[in-house]
Amino acid sequence: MTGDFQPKSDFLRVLIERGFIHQCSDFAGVDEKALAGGLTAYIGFDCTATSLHVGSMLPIMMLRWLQKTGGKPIALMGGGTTRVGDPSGKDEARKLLSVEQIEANKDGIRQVFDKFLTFGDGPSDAIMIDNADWLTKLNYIDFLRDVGRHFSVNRMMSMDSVKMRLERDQELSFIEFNYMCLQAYDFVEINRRYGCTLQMGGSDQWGNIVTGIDLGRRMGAPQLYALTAPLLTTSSGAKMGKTASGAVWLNADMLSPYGYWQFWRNCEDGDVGRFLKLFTELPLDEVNRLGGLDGAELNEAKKILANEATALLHGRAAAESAAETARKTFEEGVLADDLPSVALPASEAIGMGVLSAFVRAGLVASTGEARRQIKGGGLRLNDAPVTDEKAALTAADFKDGVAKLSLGKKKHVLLRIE
RNA sequence: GGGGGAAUGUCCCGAGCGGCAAAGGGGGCGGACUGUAAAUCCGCUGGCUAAGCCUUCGUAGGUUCGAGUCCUACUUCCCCCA
Repeated sequence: MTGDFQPKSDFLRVLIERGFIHQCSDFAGVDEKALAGGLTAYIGFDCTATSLHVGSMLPIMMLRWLQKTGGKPIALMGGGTTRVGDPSGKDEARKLLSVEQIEANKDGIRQVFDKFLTFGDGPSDAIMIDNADWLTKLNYIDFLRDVGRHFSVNRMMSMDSVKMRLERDQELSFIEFNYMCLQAYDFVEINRRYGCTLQMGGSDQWGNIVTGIDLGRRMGAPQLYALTAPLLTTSSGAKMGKTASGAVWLNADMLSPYGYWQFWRNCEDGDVGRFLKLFTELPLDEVNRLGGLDGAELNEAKKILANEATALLHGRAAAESAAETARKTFEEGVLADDLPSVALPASEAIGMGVLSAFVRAGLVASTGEARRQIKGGGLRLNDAPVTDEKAALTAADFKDGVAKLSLGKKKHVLLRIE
């Protein structure tokens, strides 16, 4: 943790105050670099899915603060390392992804960064790089001679990610064992190419990052530094990022701004203050005031959290629209126009059985599930509980061509006649 | 190379004398209570044209009226010996 360290640089001060820091290899060293100006830092992002999810917001915000405090952020796409697969925190070997899949994922992930960082050629402009650029060109024998000889297997065996696998008698394949070597090499290579001296990441990356620092020292690079963020869990201990409909994706085509807004709005009471610090840029005294609210008043703070977090990712307009949709839906009980919707031709919609209607709306996965939800009182059509599973939609159910289907109290989908 | 063990509901863990849509738990979803929170309690958690039908226990065959359960081969994983 941060101990009694008193930072002089804006960069470290902000990160410490807002709770971004779990471990740092050398606070004074990083502070000095940041103070001198021109601190360049990078964070690597795996390309294992077509979109990042909320879990990645923490590192992204760190890059953003770095830029705001005068540093130069580098977003590293793991186009090369994803082909190998990071065993950290995994108790089972990850399936290898195809190269095409990785490239497609990379394209999806890229989109997000424009919203948080300013890219360009200036001294504190962000850049995006891909480690496939150098990793895929490595020659095995050269790599072993130039880089591999600096790695101590003895040390690697003592790292948590490796030790865990060994202790549990779970296989750790050679390719995975190499992951940390590649990530370590990345750090040295990025330092050589861009003068980057700091690598940041989640706390599970500590071992990999420190291995890079070590390699840098042995290969004659300047002093490198590590800075990690805490692993985010909700106050009841659950891993963050999962919700009703799966992961909380950052790309709008995978989770609507409204859905993203709802995610923050529904967070647990105990998380509000912490999340405001991490995921919004509200001044700290404001955050402290909001986080200190009691009971039902805290709901106002949750709305602000949702507004601010959504505005950062999807823009102010989308955030306001989501807030308005939520207000109409939950506070007025009025039908809000831009709830998620599904369009159907009239011929199909009128006379459609309720069961299939809910399946079409995507609220349930099968008619069987729809039947069960009806038994449990979980389905509503235009806010009236559905009781008869044989009922069919009639023209009267579509006011102005729109019928509102709900699952539970929170999930609503509009069925539109096109 | 030799010997021994394992694979179960496509979220996970995990029971299962030849009659099984298959115990139990976690997770998830829904209901009640609330504040769109947490905690608690209750229900649900293979598919369908649904009192019926269909598909499921690593893969492929076999024995049997009947196989998750027995036999054979194969695949993958683990353990012990070399």
